[in-house]
Amino acid sequence: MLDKTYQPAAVEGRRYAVWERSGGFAAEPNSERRPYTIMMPPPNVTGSLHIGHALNFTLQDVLVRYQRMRGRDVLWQPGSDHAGIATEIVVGNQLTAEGTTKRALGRDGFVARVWKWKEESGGAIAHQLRRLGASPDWSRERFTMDPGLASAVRRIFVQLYREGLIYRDKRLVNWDPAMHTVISDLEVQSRETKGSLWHIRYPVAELPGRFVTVATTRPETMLGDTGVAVHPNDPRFADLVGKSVRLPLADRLIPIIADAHADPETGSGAVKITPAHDFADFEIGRRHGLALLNIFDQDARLNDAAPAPYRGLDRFAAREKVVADLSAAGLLDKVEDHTLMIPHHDRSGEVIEPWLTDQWYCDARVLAGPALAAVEDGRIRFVPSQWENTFFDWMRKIQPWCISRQLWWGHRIPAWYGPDGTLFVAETVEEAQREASAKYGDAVSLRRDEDVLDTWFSSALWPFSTLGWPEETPELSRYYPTDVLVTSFDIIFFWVARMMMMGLHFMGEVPFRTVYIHALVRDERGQKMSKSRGNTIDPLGLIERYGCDALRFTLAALAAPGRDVKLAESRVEGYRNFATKLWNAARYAEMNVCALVADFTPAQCRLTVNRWIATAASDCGAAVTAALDAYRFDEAASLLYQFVWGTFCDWYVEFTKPILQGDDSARAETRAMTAWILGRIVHLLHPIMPFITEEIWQNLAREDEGLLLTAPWPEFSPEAHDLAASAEMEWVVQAISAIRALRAEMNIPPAARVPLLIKDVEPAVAERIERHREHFMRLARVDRFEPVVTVPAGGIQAVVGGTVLILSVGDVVDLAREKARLGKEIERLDSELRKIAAKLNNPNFLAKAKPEIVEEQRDREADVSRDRDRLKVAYARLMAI
RNA sequence: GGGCGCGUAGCUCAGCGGGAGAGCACUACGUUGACAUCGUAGGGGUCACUGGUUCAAUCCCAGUCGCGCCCACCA
Repeated sequence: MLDKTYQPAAVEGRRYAVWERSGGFAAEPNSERRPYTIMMPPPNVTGSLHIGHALNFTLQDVLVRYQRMRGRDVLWQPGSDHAGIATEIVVGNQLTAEGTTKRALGRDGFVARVWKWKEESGGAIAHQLRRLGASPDWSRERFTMDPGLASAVRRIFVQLYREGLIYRDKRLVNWDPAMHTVISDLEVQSRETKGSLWHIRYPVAELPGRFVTVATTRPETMLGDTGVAVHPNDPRFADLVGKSVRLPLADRLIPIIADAHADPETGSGAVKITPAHDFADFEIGRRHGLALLNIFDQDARLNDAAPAPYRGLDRFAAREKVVADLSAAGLLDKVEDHTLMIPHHDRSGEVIEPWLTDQWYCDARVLAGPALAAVEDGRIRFVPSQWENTFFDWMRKIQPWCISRQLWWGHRIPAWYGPDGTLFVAETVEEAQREASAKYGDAVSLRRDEDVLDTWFSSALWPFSTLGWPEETPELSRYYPTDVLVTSFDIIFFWVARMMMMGLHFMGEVPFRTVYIHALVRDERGQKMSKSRGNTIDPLGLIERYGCDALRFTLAALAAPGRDVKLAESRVEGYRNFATKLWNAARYAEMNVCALVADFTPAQCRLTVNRWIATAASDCGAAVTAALDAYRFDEAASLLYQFVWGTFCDWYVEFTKPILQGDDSARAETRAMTAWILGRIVHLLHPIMPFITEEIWQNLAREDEGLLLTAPWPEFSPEAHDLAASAEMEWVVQAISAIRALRAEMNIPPAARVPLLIKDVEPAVAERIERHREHFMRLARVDRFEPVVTVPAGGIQAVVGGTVLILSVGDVVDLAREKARLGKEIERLDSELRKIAAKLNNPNFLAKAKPEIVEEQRDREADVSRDRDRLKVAYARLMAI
């Protein structure tokens, strides 16, 4: 017997354990069934489940459960990512709290510490995924630093190196002076900041008394200037090109060059060039052969290349001193307020310093070609498709990918240096040693590269490294390429594009056929959630308060394509109510002895109401199937909501209550049908609301029917379709709704019974009304039916499918109110009629509109005009009272 | 500066060339044997603005205004 109310907390843990034990989550590489694969984007080991994860994993789980029910051999590959920088920040903070530092522990000590921490808390996210009801194949859980994945990383690195697609280069990089590591362009976040524009006068060396004024937002970098650029066509500076300025404070001579980059309209028209500390200047310097003068150390403090007074100052202190000194020297022309974009490290928040270093690079341009082609020719499809443009834009101007990081936690780069600096790239130290011995003729001691790889390097291999690559495992050939990748747009470049590049290069095939991009979750006011704003929503809290199914349903219902998800808690509450409604419907069925009947099919039903609900359920199921196939989770959710609440509970259950009180074959049929419909409902709802549906199913189904988790998705057979029954019941629903509206309009007390007068009724309709007389009596509280020719005084009418229903209650009518309503209604119909008439009198319309449209408009004109005339009659009679 | 998206009921959003929709919120009434986490009904919108295309525009096109996001070396 089902409990009085649904208790999610009591059900969820128990149900999940049963599913997991059943083996229903596991992929079956040996099965005959067609595979369906989703690679779970591996969450960071540092992570705890936030609402964005909840959306992402819910959508994947909906797909996975749906496809499992459709008979596919599903592999949903779970795992987690070592997340180099994020993890170092988390563990670094712990060390700070303990009064120690990463460097104090040393490399081995620190890495051991991170592993220990990973073992202790890395499972949190997996636990939280279970709370969400996610059904991946846990037996295949992977970590991006597992031995197998690590060897795949080394294999790939070595191969790309040998192909010339990985190389070392000295370039200007984005340097985090606090963490002492390079980061990629993608990890840089520009933040709008209020700053100043300093105009500094540089004396021209050859022309005493002449100055060139340059404008800069970063005066401290002037100490690293190696040139001043002006526009070639700028008359103000024409005579200065080729001369030089004496750089103040540093007392160096630097050339004045002509370069189109200098915009005469901007600043002072002349721009200082600091090739070692600015990306644009780096390019200009390269064009003109300017010297690179690095004035910062790894902490972004001024080094020995700077004049003595500034050495050791950090960049912000140096700025103050430079400005003060320039001002004292009378060389500061003016200072303007200026808003600019300052690059920050998106993880640490530190202001990025462009810095010149040697790093490892991957030739992304070469790898991007096949990835671009795969999207262009449709082998990979983005859903929604507008993301393809974003993808194309980035891929077509892709820059070399800096893959080295000066961190300790991660895949250490498999490269060794000989005593003379010769590089040996190999998968193992032994191999490197062999190569070294071959070169040097005897054993030498090698020094391993200190750097680790960008975390995204190993993530890029995820779709095949988790399946055993480079071994030719059965899994690899069966589950690659995967079917769909579900992710949000913010990692299209970080991850999606790189998986394509690596997958195409090493597997020769796309890693996935579809990329479903879902939106970001925002708070109810549309703001991005962040800890600093304090507007984060904890999905686990919502699960505790409303149940997992309610949260999942909410997320699915909000996941419309191309739109951000604004999550209001009231929404979750509403869907919790929906779960309760479903639960009570199941209880109702149980109390009325509605049990599944073996061999029952809806086609056997004789009762119109049962034939109707079978048709409606079939339509709903077909629509839900289509919606899920199209990744329209919102549509699937809304269809189910409407069917369960609006159709099944509000109408079918109410219609059949009297039948279930009876005692004949109609009751048996209706019991069977009620149970059958409920079974259909829990099947269709299971992907979105797995827990409550399984709980209901276990109560409804026979023991041998097994878990809903692995039950077959309902097939919708056309023989269950009965359009006539459908139309008839829809008419009854409309008629009863109309009568209810009339009652309210006339202020008839709910308990009062009223006569229903029927005008202009055809025999078939009269029969129909007679067939459903009990429904009218019960649900509309009508006590008798009378055919009439004219609308009586005090009568009020509604038109349903061409039949006029009139409620007549004499003096109960609130006359004034009714007159006003009728007047308004007539006015509305009149204006509508004018619109249609204008259309129908328009020769162009008659000539150019499709015939069926014209026909439709004619019918409509007839309908509306008939309605209007009837209302007018009623109005006139009302006025006469 | 470039690109993408969005402005539809108080809120969150569907719809999209020929009749303005849902849920929530609001109002009124209701303890009918599944359900008050409920039921029945109701009010509420020149579909941002302006032009254009069309027989017909909330829907297509262009522009304007407002909002959001992404990318970018403008000192």
